Amino acid sequence: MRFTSSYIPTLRESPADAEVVSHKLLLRAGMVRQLTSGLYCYLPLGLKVINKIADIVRSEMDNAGFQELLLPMVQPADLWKETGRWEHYGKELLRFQDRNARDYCLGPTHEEVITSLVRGEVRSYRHLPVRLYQIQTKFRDETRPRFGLMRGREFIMKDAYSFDADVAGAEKSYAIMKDAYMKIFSRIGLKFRAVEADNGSIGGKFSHEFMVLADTGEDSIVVCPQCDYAANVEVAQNAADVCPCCRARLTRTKGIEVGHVFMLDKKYSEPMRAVFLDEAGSKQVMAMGCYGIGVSRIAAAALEQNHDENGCLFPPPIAPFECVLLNLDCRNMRVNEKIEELYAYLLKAGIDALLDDRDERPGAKFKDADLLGAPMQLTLGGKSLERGVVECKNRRTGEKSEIDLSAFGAAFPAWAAGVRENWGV
RNA sequence: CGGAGCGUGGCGCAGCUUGGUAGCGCACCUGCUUUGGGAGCAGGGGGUCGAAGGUUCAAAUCCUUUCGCUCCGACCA
Repeated sequence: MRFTSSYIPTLRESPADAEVVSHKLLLRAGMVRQLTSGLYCYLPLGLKVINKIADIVRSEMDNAGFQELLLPMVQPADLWKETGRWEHYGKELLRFQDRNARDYCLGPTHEEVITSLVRGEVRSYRHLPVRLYQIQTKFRDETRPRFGLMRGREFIMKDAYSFDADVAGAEKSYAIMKDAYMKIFSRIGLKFRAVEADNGSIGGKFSHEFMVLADTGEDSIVVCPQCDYAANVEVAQNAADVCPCCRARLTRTKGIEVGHVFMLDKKYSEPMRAVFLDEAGSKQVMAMGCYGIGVSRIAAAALEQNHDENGCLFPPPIAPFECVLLNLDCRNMRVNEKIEELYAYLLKAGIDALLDDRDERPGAKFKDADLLGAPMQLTLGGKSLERGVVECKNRRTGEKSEIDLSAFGAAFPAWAAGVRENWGV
C-alpha cells in the first residue's frame, strides 16, 4: 500500500479517554476509533490486523478438521428458554423484541443455535463427530466496558463447537482443539500459557484458558517453572504455593485471556435433546465441547505485551505491514525511482509493505513508522542513495544496518529472516 | 449498580475559585524559505464552552436537572 492513497489517520497525542497502552496505541496508529462506550470502528489498518489474526485462526481450525460456517447473531428467546439461560444469563444478554413482540437476543455465544442446528441434522453415530466453527461479531452488554478493545461490548470472536458420541470422543475433540490453540498463539508470535480455569456461566466439566502474558493483564495466574502446569488463581487457591504435578514452587504472573476451551459434556445437548442412535440402535445424547478465541482482543493483548515509548511492536504475522519503506526525499526523482524498485521487489517477494510516499519531513515519517509498529523499516533518501545503500532498522531491537542496493535482492531475505527470528516466528 | 473524575474548534489543554459574550499548542488552508528524528516566518479559516432549565443588566464561569465518557469497586464464556 501507498501511504498517500491510504486512510491512516495517525494521532500525535492520545485521546484523553484512553487509559491503557493498547487503547492509546490503536487510536494513535489510526487503527480504531471509538463510537461509544464499548463499541469500536475498525479502520483499514486495524482491520488488516484483525484479518491477519483471523486468517491464522482459520487455517489452524481447518487443519484441526473443523469446518467454518456462519450463524445468525440475532437469536430467538425460545432456544435460550430451552437451556434455561434466558432466565439465568443476566443482563449481559441484550434482549429485544421484533415488530410482532417476539423476544430475541443478540448472540453473546452460540451454544443454543449450533445445538439446534446439529440436532436437526444428525441422526446416527455414523455422522459424529461434528466439528464446526465461525468467526463473527458477538455482543455482550458488559456492566463496565473498559480498556478499549480489551473489554468491549461488541467484539470479534472465533467460536467452535464439537459434537461427539460419547465423553471419550468429546475429550478427543477437546484435545485436538487445545493443540490447535497452542499452534495458533505460537504462530501469532505471542508469549502465552494455557491454564486450568473456572467454567463460569458457560458451564461444563472442565476448561482451559489461554493467557497472553502481560503485566497489565486482568487475570492472575500461577505457573510452574518446571512443568506445564499453570492455573488461573480462581481455581488454584488451595495449591497457591506448590505445583500439584511436580511440587515445584509456583510463580504468580498476570495474563490476558484470549482463548478458552470448555468440555461441556451434556450441559446443552441434554436439555435441548441433541440425540442420535448408537450402534445398538439406542438413543444417546451427544457430548459437546465449545472453544472460543477473542480475535479482536488478541490485537489489544499483542500490544499490551509488545510496545515501547515510540509505539507499537507488532509480531510480524499480525502486523498491519511487515515492512515500511520510507522515502525521505520525495522530490528527488532518482530516489523515487529506486524506492519504487524496492517496493516492487518487496511486493513480488510477498512482503506486505507500506510505502511512505508522503511529501513530509523525515522526522514525521520516522515517528509514524515507529508508531505503526511494522517489524521492518527500510529507509532511502538522497544521502543513502549516493552511498548506494538502503538503511534497515529492526523496529523491535532498534538495530540498524545497511544493505547495498546493488545486492538488495540477495541480502534482504537474510535480514528479514533475522527480524522474524527475533520474534520466534 | 456504589464511589471518584471529566465534558471548552479535529486532537491535547488553559480560563471557572473572585460572572463582563473565548484563549494556547498541535493539526488544517495560502505564500515564501526549508527537508535525515514530528521545520521557520507571515497571513488565514474554524468553537459560543455536552444538553435543558434557572439566578443575573450580563453565565464557559453560580444553582438545578439531564446526557455522555473515563477510572476504582461489584460483575465478567
